[in-house]
Amino acid sequence: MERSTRQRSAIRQVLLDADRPLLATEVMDAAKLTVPSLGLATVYRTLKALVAQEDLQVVELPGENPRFEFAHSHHHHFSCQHCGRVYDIHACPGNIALLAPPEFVVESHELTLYGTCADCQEHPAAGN
Amino acid sequence: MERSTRQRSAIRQVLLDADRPLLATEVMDAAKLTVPSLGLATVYRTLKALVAQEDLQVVELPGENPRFEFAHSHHHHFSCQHCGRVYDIHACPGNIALLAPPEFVVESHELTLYGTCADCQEHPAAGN
DNA sequence: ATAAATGCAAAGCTTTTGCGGAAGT
DNA sequence: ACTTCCGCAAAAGCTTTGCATTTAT
Repeated sequence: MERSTRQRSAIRQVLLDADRPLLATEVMDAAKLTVPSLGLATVYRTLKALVAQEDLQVVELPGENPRFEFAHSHHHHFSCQHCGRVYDIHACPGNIALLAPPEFVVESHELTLYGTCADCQEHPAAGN
Repeated sequence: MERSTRQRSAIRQVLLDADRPLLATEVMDAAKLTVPSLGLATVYRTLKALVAQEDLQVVELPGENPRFEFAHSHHHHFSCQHCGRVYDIHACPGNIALLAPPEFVVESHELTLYGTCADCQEHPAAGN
């Protein structure tokens, strides 16, 4: 990640504009609007590099492909079972470490909520 | 899943004997001790069927292949960053639904702790 | 005897890698 | 100019699927 290229700027910008974690293909599609020639390999290479330097965070949900978002203050995720979107939850139960047996050292944790988002609550037929 | 076969019994038994979620390949290796001719496709087909009928639960951790365990009372997981083992945690913070915005309906949740297990605490050089 | 289940090998998908050409510094 | 980076296409790794054979009922 030594040089600044149109591809990298586009990929960064897509992720900065999003308020939720994106799939590699979502990043690809959005960034292609800016750089039509963009290849999927470049997207993956860039995402990997951004994760390596801890700019990006990976969000993995069961049965789904990994999503990516810019690392920001500690937060969790809400996955809507109707529209498939994943939202950030800016809250944390805290005291999580107490759940593990006393001999276990807890360094971090991850929490995912599943349910129906506000949108799908209002428009039951939409999304998906 | 209409018939009882040696392969299915072996696979079931392996998962019943384990006290932690297992990778498909771990199931394969262990079940092969009982049914040497066992093929990986059969393992996947059986796991899929057991998950479909909700006997098994899938445990997915970021960057790792899915693990499988018999569904039992609500619990969470602890992933040891040293030895890679995944443990069951029989505790839950509760009140999780309050973390989501009020318009969101929370139906379930999943929590994973990361850190060092008791074993790796004692034998820092082991595992991995 | 009949149909489901197995094992093998081929196909599918997402992600990674190799390489010649393009482009940033 | 010198390297890094890109895009393409091939490869890799896990999971699924097709098909002929085996096997439970």
